[in-house]
Amino acid sequence: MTWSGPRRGYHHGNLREALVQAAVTLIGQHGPAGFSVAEAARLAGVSPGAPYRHFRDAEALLAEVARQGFERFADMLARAWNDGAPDPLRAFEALGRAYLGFARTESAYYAAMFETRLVAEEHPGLQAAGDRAFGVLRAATERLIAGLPEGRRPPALMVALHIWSMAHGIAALFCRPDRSRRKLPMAAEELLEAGLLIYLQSLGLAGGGPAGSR
Amino acid sequence: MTWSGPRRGYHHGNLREALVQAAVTLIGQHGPAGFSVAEAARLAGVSPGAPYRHFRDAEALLAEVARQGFERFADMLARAWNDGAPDPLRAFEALGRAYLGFARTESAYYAAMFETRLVAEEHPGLQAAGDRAFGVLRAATERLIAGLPEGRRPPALMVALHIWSMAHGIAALFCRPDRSRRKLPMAAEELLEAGLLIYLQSLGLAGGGPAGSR
DNA sequence: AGGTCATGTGAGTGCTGCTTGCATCACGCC
DNA sequence: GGCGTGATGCAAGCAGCACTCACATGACCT
Repeated sequence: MTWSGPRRGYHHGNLREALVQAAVTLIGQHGPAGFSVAEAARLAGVSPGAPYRHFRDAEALLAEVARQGFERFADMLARAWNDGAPDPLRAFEALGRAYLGFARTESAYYAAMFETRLVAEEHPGLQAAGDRAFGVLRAATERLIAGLPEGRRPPALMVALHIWSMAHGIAALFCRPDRSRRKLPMAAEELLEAGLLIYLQSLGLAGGGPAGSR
Repeated sequence: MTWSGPRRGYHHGNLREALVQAAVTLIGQHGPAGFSVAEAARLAGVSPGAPYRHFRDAEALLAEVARQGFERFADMLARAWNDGAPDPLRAFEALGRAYLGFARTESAYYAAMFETRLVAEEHPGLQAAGDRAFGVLRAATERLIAGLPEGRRPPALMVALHIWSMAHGIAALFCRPDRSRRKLPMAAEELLEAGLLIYLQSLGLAGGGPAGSR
């Protein structure tokens, strides 16, 4: 557990980050409500009071987990989007898959980001990190609809919100651990891709225009 | 079991239901993680140990709240759908508004239903109640797409899942208390309605022009 | 070497919730 | 009506956590 472990001695060396990792582990195991500062300290091999040198309270630690989650999330989405290569539509689908993949594989971060009641305003950096993540999706959306004729181009923000909502809904309903309330006839990724295609087709983007128009 | 009086001396009379109501109140105030059996008992005016005569543990109480929530949810959705009157599309939009409305006004139930880590299989009745709620949406979807020509009719289950996901996503992201992470340029209800129209238009259901024209 | 400061310790406080053995009540049976 | 029995609620004890504070430690700087 000692990362760049120069300090086996009294000082931990990088306790702040170790606590964040401990919190991630605990959240992954017991959900966002099942972690405590004391247990995170225990997991980091440090006394129960030590965390308070780095975080004002439990919520601050949780907020840091969420913040780092948004950063990773933004990175992952940006990597998937890959600046629109090989073509915007394909890249956009990759973005969608990445969204669900994050909810699955980075389950603990996702929980801290979306399944807690953190007030973004109270934790500087959290809001910004969230904005950055959404910004990736929004920029991709803008690029995607850029080719549409002016008159038939819906507001990019609205489209981005629609897509985010659908992705988030699918993630929340079908990609969470033990939250698999319903047996799906298809993989969540396919469900999202199909939904995206139907939606985008209506805008004239996927598969040859709206169904009604031909 | 005497269901008449609220308090008949020593025995509470209907403690089980009183505890559920207390839990709803607490969840509404402090979120799904911020309730405890002890505090529910306090609110119901009994000692901390009493609830355990009626619920095996805190999770069982939470599950009962969720189950009742799904029942209410199903009722509310069915009322909004109103058997497809005055016409399926309009009724379907009412359904969508009802979904968001429930997330808003019955916030505590919604939290118990969707913002906890309950495993449906472990709580008999919960799964069934959830199925009933989804059944309303699914039946409405079937009715909605019934008019489409056979060859261009997508699987009703998939369509229902898409719509549920979008509604749930919008509810989770923009209708939850203090979860208003992002300032919306429009009401959540309008966002959902626009999304529905775009999606359904692609199936050949919602007439009119392309998305931006609303 | 000596001073200084960030960092972790360990004891401690107050609170909250869960558990359990016991008291009390409701009700059927004679 | 009296009584036994099971259901229901009580209260005290116990455990765990958030958070504080005075102090110890050792890293780093001069």
